[in-house]
Amino acid sequence: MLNLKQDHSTLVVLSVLADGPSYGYAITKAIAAKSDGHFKLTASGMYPLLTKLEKQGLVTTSWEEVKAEGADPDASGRKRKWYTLSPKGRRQLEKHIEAHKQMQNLLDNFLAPLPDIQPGGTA
Amino acid sequence: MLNLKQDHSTLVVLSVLADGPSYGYAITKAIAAKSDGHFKLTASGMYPLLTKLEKQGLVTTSWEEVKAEGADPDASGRKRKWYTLSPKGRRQLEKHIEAHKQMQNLLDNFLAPLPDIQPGGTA
DNA sequence: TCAGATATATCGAAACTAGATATATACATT
DNA sequence: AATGTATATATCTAGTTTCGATATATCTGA
Repeated sequence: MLNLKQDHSTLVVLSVLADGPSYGYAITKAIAAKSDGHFKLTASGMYPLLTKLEKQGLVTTSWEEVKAEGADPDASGRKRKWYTLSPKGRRQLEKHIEAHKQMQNLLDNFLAPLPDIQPGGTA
Repeated sequence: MLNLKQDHSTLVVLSVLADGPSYGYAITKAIAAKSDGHFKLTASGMYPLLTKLEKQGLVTTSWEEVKAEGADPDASGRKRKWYTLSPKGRRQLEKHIEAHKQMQNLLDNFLAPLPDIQPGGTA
């Protein structure tokens, strides 16, 4: 299980939202599913990040009430906060992807196969 | 110019040391050179990291005096602290590389091309 | 009724970041 | 001889990030 750092978290959350609006808990589940259970972004990482994305204008938000079946229509149920990727957010995602690819390319310069240690030498 | 975070710094520094022993200042220059000037790992990031690697037993160290040409052999000149990758450090580097590759593979699940926004629809 | 899942959100101690600062030697130019 | 730049190691510190723990509340199924 790999905990995601901020850069990766941002990339992954924006990517999930590019598939359509979602909400915190569902995004957490989507990330786990899409990463075969390897990525972990818990509530304490998710909600501050979503708040930050909202402040940056990368997502827009709206609250929706989750009605229980057969519940009193006037009763207040559990609430969901939906997040929708904004046009600015989509552009930002594309920038993040580009930056990520550049980082990968540069890191490749350092990941050349290690020369084997040959206890017997090359003779 | 991209500032390297700890994970990437560790990977890159161990990678440079896999090419042979080096010292802080030279590692800084090697990283800049190998990354076409894109990666920046400054002194305030480098030395605490090297100290940490030493404490973890991933590198061994030794001091060497840098003699000025024609200098008094008894005079104390500038000193260099050399870092050598230990067998444990080499194994750790290989683990880091594997982890990095796994991370890349998992992130690829989130980097599928974005569906284009088609103002005119698909018709 | 009770446990586990759903759902959002903050707290706080620890770790990390990165510019600034400190110290000192070496070298090139004027 | 003085000045500036490069070499070389290292810490300080204010700000940011991390992440397990905590808080609150609803929903679902046994």
